[in-house]
Formats: sequence, structure tokens, C-alpha cells
Amino acid sequence: MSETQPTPRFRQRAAKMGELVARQILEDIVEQGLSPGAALPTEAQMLQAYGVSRGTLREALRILEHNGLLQVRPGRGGGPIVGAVDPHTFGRTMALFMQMGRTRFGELVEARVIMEPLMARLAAERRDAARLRELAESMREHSTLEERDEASYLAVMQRFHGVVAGLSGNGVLDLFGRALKEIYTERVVAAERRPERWEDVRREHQAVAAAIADGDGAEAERLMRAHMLALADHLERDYAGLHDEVVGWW
Amino acid sequence: MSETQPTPRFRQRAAKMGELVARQILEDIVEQGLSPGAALPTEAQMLQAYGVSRGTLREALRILEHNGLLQVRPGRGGGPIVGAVDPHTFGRTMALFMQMGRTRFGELVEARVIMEPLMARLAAERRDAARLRELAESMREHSTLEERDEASYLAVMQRFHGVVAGLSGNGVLDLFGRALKEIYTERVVAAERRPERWEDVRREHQAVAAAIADGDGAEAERLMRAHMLALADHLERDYAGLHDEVVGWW
DNA sequence: CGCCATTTGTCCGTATGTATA
DNA sequence: TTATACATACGGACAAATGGC
Repeated sequence: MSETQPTPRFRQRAAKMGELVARQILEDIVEQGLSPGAALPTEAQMLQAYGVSRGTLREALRILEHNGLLQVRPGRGGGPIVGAVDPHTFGRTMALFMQMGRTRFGELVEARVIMEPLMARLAAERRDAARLRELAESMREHSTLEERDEASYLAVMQRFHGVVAGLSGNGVLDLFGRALKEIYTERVVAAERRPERWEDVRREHQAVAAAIADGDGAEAERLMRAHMLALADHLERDYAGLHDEVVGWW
Repeated sequence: MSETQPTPRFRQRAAKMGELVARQILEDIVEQGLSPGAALPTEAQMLQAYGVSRGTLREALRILEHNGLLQVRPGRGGGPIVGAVDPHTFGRTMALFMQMGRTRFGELVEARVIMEPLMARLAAERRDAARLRELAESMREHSTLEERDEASYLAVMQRFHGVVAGLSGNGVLDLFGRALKEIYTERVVAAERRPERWEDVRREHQAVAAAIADGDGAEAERLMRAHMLALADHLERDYAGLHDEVVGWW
């Protein structure tokens, strides 16, 4: 906000036990090279291993669980397992910060209108062979969609944007772009749910994909921008008031 | 990665109490429009307000505290206080996801080369009055820097990019841009530590600021891109091998 | 300086819910 | 259906830190 002071904040994080234990657990996971899904010691075992109380340990587990680094399930055969850190989880964390910053939904949409064309251009300029196959696969999904239900339609359309993000060849933009998409779709179940738009969206996607495959960066960017603007336009019409709504953590 | 499956994983977040309470607390903070530093109810009061046990409440507080959204201090006059949306904290979280995705440092630099000019253009096109004053303040810092030490120099240069991010007028890009900067500066203490570059950097910043103040978006974008490319170039020379290093969590 | 009040930090014991066999 | 293993949640107690007197 104001930031009048030159940031002298001695954020002397008092090093609470819970957080220290969380760090230790994470360190142990990394050291042992455990993969997502791998079982971790049970709560009772960790209690012994780290020599803290239940309350403290549970604080640590919550921190890690919230960041998707592990998952805890009750019941027999349950317990903590290593989690997969995916864009969905990252999107949730990002939404947390957005809510705190009173970021409005319109800003999120605007960010996507900016980022998606940008990634489309990069995708066209690079055309990584392996990833182009993913794009081809996505387009195949697009064509064989006619008879499917609404849920499938949405899944296919969403996956398209994920593929383009991956095609950008930049892991940072990829992560960011996917996270935005996750936040977006979490709130807006379907901006283009209206069947009369389906065919349009499909054509727009195909046009973008063609431009990418041709290596025409400028065209891919232009087409994707038009597509995103159309999407934003319909969103504005179908979800009046959403524009000024503060993004919420879910 | 492969994502062959249509993401059927029913990530059925079991809705644990601690997380629900955390969400509620955050919602209350936003609803009441509390600013950083404002006092929140004490643990005892929250216990009553949310009707949960202490352990559960403390899990919620830890989640929020870990993300810097609030701070808790013990002792008389202590208790929870509202924190700031801290790009540094967010950057740390983001770096964690990058590490998991084996993102290389070069990709981070590239993302900045792309994002910074983009934000400069937006800044010029919008020219929010209040934030332009921050820019003016930053430029004042730039000019009165001659005699200062290295730490001050770096702080001033870093702050410039933060101000431009804020000027973009988009909270999402702002958060993202600042987080990238945080991750970058955490690893690269100083790409332009070499004093012979100082004067150049200062001139480049001033040129960008002038374009923004003039409302010339295209020029601001062009100048910022040139600046970032020069920075990336020097980075490549001074930190050989960094390009292919995987971004690490700290 | 010491004392005291306030508030969080940490621990323990127990009961309840949940998933597997 | 019952039993077992595990996390989830509650309540009470004491220790430690902070700030005012």
C-alpha cells in the first residue's frame, strides 16, 4: 500500500515448533526421494520421531497439507502420504493471496486475456515436437465431441488451454497460466455453457491450434486474443456483477 | 506432465475443520476491511466466535500465519494481527512449485523478460494518479543515490520494478510480477553489482519512467524490454551455468 | 528491579468419526 | 456385521513469553 517506510520489517518469525516440524518433514521427504503417493510414517510414529506433541505435529501436517505437499486420510491404512504439487493446488494458494489483496474477478479475467495470447505466440514460435502431439490429441478430442455431454465438453475445452500453456515452453508461464485457469474455472463453472457458443469455441480453438502448428506466432496471438475477448464478453453478459466480485479462496 | 487421464481424480478435499476455519477468518478480515497491523480477536475470543476447539483453531491460524496473512505474537498485548499480502512469501511458495516442476532458472529470467515490458505498457496506458506519485518517489530515490552504498542501490533498483508492477493496475499481474522478482533476487543477489553498469541501469529506469509518465505504452514496453534483455545478458555473462540450474526452494 | 496479568505455546488424555478387512 | 487402525476433534492443564506497574 503506502510503504512509506523503507521496509524495515524485521519479520522475526519466532520459529514456532509447528513450522519447524513442517520443514523437517519436508526435508525428510526430499532426502528420501519419495514420490507422490508414497506412504509416510503415521501420526503416532511421527510423534515419536520428532518428539513433539500431537497438537504441534498436527499444525505441521496442516501447513504441508494446505500446500499440497502431503495428504492425510483417516481410517485403516490411512495416514499421511506424499502429495502431488499441481497447478490446481497452486491456484488455490494464489487465490488465498488474491482474496487478501481484494483482487477483483475482472482483474483475473484481464490477466487471462493478456497471458493466453502471449503463451499462444510462444507456442507457435517454438513448436516443440513432443508437445505438438499433445495439441493434436486435444484437437482430436475437439472433433469427436459432438455427442458428448456438457461435462466432457468443458473438460476438453479447459484442457486445450492447459496444452497451450505447456506449449509455451516456459515452466513459469505455464504454471501461472494454468493456475489462473484453475481459479477461473473454480468460480465460473461455465461461461460458455450456452450450447449456441459451443461450435464457435471449437472453431476458435481449432484456428488457434492451426496457427500454432504453422508456426505463425503473430496469428496465433491474434486469434487467441480474439477468443479470450469473446469469452470475457460472454462472461460479462452471463455473469453480471462478477467483474467486481473479490476473488475468493475455496 | 502426461495427463493421459481426464483428471478423474476426485480430489475430494475432506473439508477439514482447520481449513474451513482459516477460510472463515480470512473472509472476516476482508469483509471488515481490516488493514495490515490491525488487531484480530484473541484466541480465546475466536474460540467462542467459531465454536471450535483450540487445537482446530490453532491449525487454522498456522495455515494463515505460514502464508504471512496474519501474525501471532505471545504475551500481553499480543495475539493475532493482520498481515500484508507479501510477494516474498508468495514467491517462496511459488518457488516450491517450480522446484517440483524442475523449472530452470533460465525460464524464470525469460518470464521476467516477457512480463516486465508488458506491465510497463499497462502502466503507461493507465497512469493512475496515486501510483504515479510512487513512481516519482522512486525516481527521486534514483537521482539521490550517488553516494550511497551497494545495499541501498540494490534496494532502490528492486523497488522500481515493484512500483511498475503496481502501476500495471492489475492485481494479478502485480502479484505475479513481484513474486518473480523476489525469487530472482533471492538467488541472484546482484547481476548488476558491477559498478560500471550502475549508471546505465539508472538511465534505463529513468527512460522507462519517463515513457510511463508520458503515457506512451509502446515506448515504455520497448524500453523495458531492452532493459530486461540487457539485464539477462549480463546475468548470462556473470553467472554462467545459472541458466540451466533448477529453481530451488529456500 | 521484581511482580503480576495477559496471551500464546505446548503437552496430555479421551472420545468420536472413518475407512479397511 | 464386527473389529481394527487410523486420523479428527475436544477439553483441561501448565509452561513460556511479553508488557505494564
